[in-house]
Amino acid sequence: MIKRLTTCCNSDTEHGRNYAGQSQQARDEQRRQQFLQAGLECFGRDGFRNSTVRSVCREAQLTDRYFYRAFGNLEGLLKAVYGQCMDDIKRQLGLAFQQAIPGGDIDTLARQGFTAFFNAMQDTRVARVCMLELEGVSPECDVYYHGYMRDFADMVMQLARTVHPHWPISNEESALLGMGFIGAMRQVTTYWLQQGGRASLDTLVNTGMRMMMGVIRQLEAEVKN
Amino acid sequence: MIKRLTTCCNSDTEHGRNYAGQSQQARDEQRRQQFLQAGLECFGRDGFRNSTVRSVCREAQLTDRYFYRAFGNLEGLLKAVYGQCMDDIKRQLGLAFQQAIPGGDIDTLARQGFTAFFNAMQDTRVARVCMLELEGVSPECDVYYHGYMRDFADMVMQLARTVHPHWPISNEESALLGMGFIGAMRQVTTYWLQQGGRASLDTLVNTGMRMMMGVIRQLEAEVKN
DNA sequence: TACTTCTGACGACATCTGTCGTCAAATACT
DNA sequence: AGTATTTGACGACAGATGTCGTCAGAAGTA
Repeated sequence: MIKRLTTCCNSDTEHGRNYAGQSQQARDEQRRQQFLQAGLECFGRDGFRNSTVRSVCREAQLTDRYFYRAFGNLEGLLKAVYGQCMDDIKRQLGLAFQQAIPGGDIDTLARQGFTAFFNAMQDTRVARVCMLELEGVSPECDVYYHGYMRDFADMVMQLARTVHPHWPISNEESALLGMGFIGAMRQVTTYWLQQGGRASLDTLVNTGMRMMMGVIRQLEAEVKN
Repeated sequence: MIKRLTTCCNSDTEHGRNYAGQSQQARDEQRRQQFLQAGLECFGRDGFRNSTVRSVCREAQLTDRYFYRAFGNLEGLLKAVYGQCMDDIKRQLGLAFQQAIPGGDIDTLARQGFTAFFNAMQDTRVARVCMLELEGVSPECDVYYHGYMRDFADMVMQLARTVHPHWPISNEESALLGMGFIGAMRQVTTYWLQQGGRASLDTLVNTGMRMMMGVIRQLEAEVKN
């Protein structure tokens, strides 16, 4: 006699009974979080290229079956981990800015932003994943990466624009300048990582401030001429 | 009867007879150049991670035996290609600076430097290898990479120092600032690459100039206070 | 011409990795 | 209690890759 087909084939948003006191969704989410955590650990410690599905699963203490269900492949997990870290940084930057909007000058505003940023970078796993691991993995990753970079560049230029709303600069040049700025922070961070975290948080923030205020001074000078 | 041992076991600086009208050294050098060229082609087109010993050898139209003799492994070739490209850029920057030393102001000096740099980047293979491919491959590559970065950062800060020889800034902070600067150029270049080379050379140079002059203005302001 | 060295093509081997299937035990449902 | 689902461990398989050895033919040398 032929067994009847199982009623539950795909595990997307399908129902699924409870197990170990948790719903299907809750278990899926739990595992997803375990993988994200393990991904941050592996990618941040060994790098994406030295990580494997097996190593991530070992770290997550889960079987590869769930891995493939949840992320498809390593690249999927990498993007997910990166996105989570970057969104977190974005949120913290937003908080830092919001906290100082009323009447604060650009100087303290920027300083708070840099402090938030370099604070997030103190977790070297996050720093490595956000600054180093995504670029060059694949064209899709590059697009994903540059999307975030663009967001941050826009954020910076918007901040600069609060000083003088009408900079004499085209959108293209503004984007490039913002990009350059983000790249500067990236390089400072990776250098700091490479040196084993020798420089202090203050020094890093100061470097960021110098570049930020420098750009603003430059644009101010261009307005005057 | 046992054959006598070959007199030529290692191929370092050992003798070797002529072949096809060329000395041993000349043939070795010729092959080395073919591999360097092929490496630039493969790494610059497909990226290091998508290149293999086989693909490089196919591109070079040489057998893997010579590859292993000359470079040991792919990473060896990558470093060699990177070093060659970076040395070339260094040389061109040196020329650009030398050409304008007598009495020229910092503005034109910097502009010439940026023009030389972004001109070199017009070859997207060079741009990709120099900006993207080395970082994160291995700890040794990272050290190699940061050595060059440090050189460039020093070069920039030395240039900035010609405006005012005594900046009130520590060596550590100077290094970080220079690094940030280099990172800015890196990010601008990779963004430009990602966009398919949309922005013009002028726009790129202008962005570099803005950042450079900005930093100088900032340091000037710090001196005055 | 006979012998040695150099060259290029080719295959062999081990390893790593992604990916999937199987199976028994744990858990839930009826 | 008996059946169905979920879970985790494990092995299998194919493909890619680094690496090395062999072998026949080309090029030089005595």
